Amino acid sequence: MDYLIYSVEDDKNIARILEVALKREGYEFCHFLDGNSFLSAFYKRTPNMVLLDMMLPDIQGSEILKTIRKEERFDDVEIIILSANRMVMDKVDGLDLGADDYIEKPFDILELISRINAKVRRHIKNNTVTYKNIEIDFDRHSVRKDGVLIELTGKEYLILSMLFKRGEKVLTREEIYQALWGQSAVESRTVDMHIKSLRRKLSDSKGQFIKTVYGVGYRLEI
Amino acid sequence: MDYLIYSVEDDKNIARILEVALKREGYEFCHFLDGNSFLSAFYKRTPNMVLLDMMLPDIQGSEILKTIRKEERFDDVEIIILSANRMVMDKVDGLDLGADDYIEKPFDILELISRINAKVRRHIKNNTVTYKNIEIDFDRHSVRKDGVLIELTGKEYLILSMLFKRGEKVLTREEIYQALWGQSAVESRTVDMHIKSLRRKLSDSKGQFIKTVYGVGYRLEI
DNA sequence: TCGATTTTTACAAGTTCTTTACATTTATTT
DNA sequence: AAATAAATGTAAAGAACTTGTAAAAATCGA
Repeated sequence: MDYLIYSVEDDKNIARILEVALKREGYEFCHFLDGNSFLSAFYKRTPNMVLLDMMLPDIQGSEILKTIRKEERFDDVEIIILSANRMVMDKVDGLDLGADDYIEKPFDILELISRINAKVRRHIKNNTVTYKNIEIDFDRHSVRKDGVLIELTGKEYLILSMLFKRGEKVLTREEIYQALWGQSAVESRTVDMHIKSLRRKLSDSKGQFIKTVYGVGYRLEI
Repeated sequence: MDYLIYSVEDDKNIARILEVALKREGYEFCHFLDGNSFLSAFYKRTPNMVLLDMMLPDIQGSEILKTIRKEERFDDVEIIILSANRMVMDKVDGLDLGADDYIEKPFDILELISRINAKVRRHIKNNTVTYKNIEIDFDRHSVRKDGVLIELTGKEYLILSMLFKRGEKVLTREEIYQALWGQSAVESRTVDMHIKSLRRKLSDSKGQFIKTVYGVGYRLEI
């Protein structure tokens, strides 16, 4: 299914219940006992969903929420707050801070699963293409390398998506110019610039993924 | 589109879902409720892709897989295993036996479609011509000898593609000059140079593949 | 307006193409 | 068959062209 869920939760029993239930549903799941180990993993490999306890030993859950939501590239990560604290304040605050849902402890595991499934169904609109370890999602306009979100600018995304749609076949400079500016501009080095940025962001400095076809254009190498 | 997909699946509901979704995508689709009726159809009209359930009423899915993969002429048929059985064994075995992908039930139909689309994009025969053990791919601007990629420069590629289009018939120097520079340049040794490079890159130093027709031009030797 | 993005500039680096000069092969003439 | 002429093969050099790159300038969008 290829859907990764992290939980941050200092109660090992709850973590265990989540693990069993979510893995049975076919999700990839990892739990973390504190905020710091979670954040470190989060930056290494960004999950699709986070189940976030607000009461953690080291960092406030709301701080984690703020940290994630500060960066636009993480907009697609669903964050669900799990909290024992019944104060309405918390709920409102959490949603204000950018959480996508709020579930009160103690929760019914079946209900939790069904709410998660519902979200995933809505969330997976899988209009994606993957080459090597790089995935482009045409719906979200997002790109991941090894599961980690890569932030691209508009033009970079457009060129990369053209390349992905074309695959191994050559995409000529002329076609890129036509698509981006509706005309040819043979003298300009703009496309090269964007290709360079793409290669840098995708750690492809030698052009092993985005191949140059001398005198013609570019193509992907599988 | 001209892409034929078979499924072997004893669950009529799943078969129905597949049928609706795949036909909407423009694929030609047939489903079979058991292994024997599938195999019989398979030999009558071989499909491009097979969606194979491992748990069938009559034959084991793995047997079907082995049967198909035994024959080299079916190498191009993509086989995707659909299985409810989560045992890793199954997955590893299936891929070992020559399946191209493995999708677990219950699967998300949208995800399945997107994975099929991705495979089809990559699989659909390219715009290629083959002589002897050399294949030219007009879309990629690439050439393979015994399946190994040969890097050609622009002019080399142009001349070789002219030769491939002409086949055994002679391609005159005059024609090459006309095509490459729009004029004749009888004094120049440039074409000879490119022919030499081509022969070197194609390991054809004696000109057994690209024959010289003295006083006229060049032609391919089948 | 400010910050981010895009484009231009100017040069560097890299690749391909052409020429040159001579060698070799093939055809023609004697 | 030998000599000659014509066509093609070949290696090397550098000319011509294409692409890479960093930084500055212009433009765009919130």
